[in-house]
Amino acid sequence: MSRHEPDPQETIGAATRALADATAALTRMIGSHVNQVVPEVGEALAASLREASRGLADASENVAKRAGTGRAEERRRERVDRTRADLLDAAARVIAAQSYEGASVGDIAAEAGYTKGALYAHFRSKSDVMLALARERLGIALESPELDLPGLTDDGVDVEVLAAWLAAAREDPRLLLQLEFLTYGLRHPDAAGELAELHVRSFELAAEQVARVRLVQAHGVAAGDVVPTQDDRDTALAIISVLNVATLEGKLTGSPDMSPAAGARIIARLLAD
Amino acid sequence: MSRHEPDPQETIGAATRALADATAALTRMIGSHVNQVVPEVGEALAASLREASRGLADASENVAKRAGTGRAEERRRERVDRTRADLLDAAARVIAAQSYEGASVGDIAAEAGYTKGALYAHFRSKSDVMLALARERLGIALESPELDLPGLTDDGVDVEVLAAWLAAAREDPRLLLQLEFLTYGLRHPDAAGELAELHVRSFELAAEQVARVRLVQAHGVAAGDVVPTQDDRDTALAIISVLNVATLEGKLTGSPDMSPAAGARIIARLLAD
DNA sequence: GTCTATACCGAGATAGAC
DNA sequence: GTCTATCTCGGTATAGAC
Repeated sequence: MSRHEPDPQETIGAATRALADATAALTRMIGSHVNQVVPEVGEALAASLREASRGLADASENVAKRAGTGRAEERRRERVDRTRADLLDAAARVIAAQSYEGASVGDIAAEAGYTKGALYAHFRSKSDVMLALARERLGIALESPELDLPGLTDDGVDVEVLAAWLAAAREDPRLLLQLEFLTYGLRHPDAAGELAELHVRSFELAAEQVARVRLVQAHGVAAGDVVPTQDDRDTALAIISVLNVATLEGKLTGSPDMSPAAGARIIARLLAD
Repeated sequence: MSRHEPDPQETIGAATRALADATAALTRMIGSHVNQVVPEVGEALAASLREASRGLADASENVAKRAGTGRAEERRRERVDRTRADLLDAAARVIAAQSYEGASVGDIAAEAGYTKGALYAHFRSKSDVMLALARERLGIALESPELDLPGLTDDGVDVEVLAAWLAAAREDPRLLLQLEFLTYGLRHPDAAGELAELHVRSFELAAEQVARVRLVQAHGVAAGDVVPTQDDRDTALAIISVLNVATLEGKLTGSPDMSPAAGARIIARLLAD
């Protein structure tokens, strides 16, 4: 083995992941198209691909064991978590595209390259998937907050940059997902409590973000910890609203009055005063 | 007959409507509760009530005919339209409560006091109901626009009054319905065009409303026709966003940061500058 | 126009082989 | 853990009596 060869363990791991992704993509295609023509061929293909994928995954694990890193347990955990993460990712896409009630657990599982049985091994029910998804997404927002707006310079807001960012955000399925979390909470009292808490914490972070930006704009000081004023909180609430509704209204209508540029102007105005 | 007796035709008409409403309400209750205990009793009760309601309606028509108003045709039309209107009203409630995909046509028909068969005599499909509903609601908004905010005085905005109004609006199912129209349009390309147009026209009116308010505040002149500036349009978009999201976020979380008072402050700020 | 009955399908969820 | 097969229920939509 030459010294320039990469770690075989890592190589196989990467190949495993690549094949798993390809399998998922193909399963998705099969689910939506091929089966309508020749179901048995599609199924056989998907099955053999899945088998290959699992085989490679096992090989990867064995290599990991032989390598004696002693962290086989961690690897196994990683693989389990990866399936779960894949399912949640798929759920995010499918639910954003079809709404919670419109999405079926079969759709979600297939989008991830698995079957319903696999999904039910990880989640108790469909609503359990939704809650896990909300925890993950609104939890992520806590570390890298959704209100991470670009184009905020020392002397105001660069409306051009902000507008470009909004134009991209418009295509992001996460926007529809946010709305879905909101309406789901309003319609399912049993989940309302937890979702409310997640929304509140997410909002708090947005408010702090606003407070920070305003401090910089007003006094040129960059503070780490800040206590948002009532005005900052109001502003954050308005920005979140604009982000969610104005953006989507613009996408639906295509009207210049609701374009990303319009959204950027509003946000700039809100942050200015 | 004493001269103080009301028009018998009108009396019977009113009674008919009252009974129809009572029938619908009872059918609703039966659908949700009674059937779980003694299904056959509930069904029989609903059936006989429906019969009575129709019978009274026919009587009303006969009286109308005998009265020789010559507008029997109109009366009939009115009755047909009333069923349709009842179905749409029910659809609004059910879809707001359960989302479009979550609402079943059976639920909608029962909420109106009818059966699925009746609904399908008026609408071709579930999506047809949704589109008709959107036309009606977003069309109504054109005459008495949704952005009919109270508390707008000559020298600013009465935040107290506005907050009280927002607190009431929070419980209004129409808010969730508005969001449903938006997401439905985004998710169903075939309906997107029409929904987009309705949203645009609704927005135009909101913008004019904003322009009018601002003219009064700035110059004390009340103009009938106005041409909204870009700033007015931006403001309208922001207010609509806040109305839809901030209000519902407040309802979900119960946080004082997203209270009706907070929403009122934001709207006041948007209209002020 | 309205109701009852039913065709037909796809949903969520479970059981058991591997 | 994952898949296949299956259960059960409820969905949309239609047919036909009244």
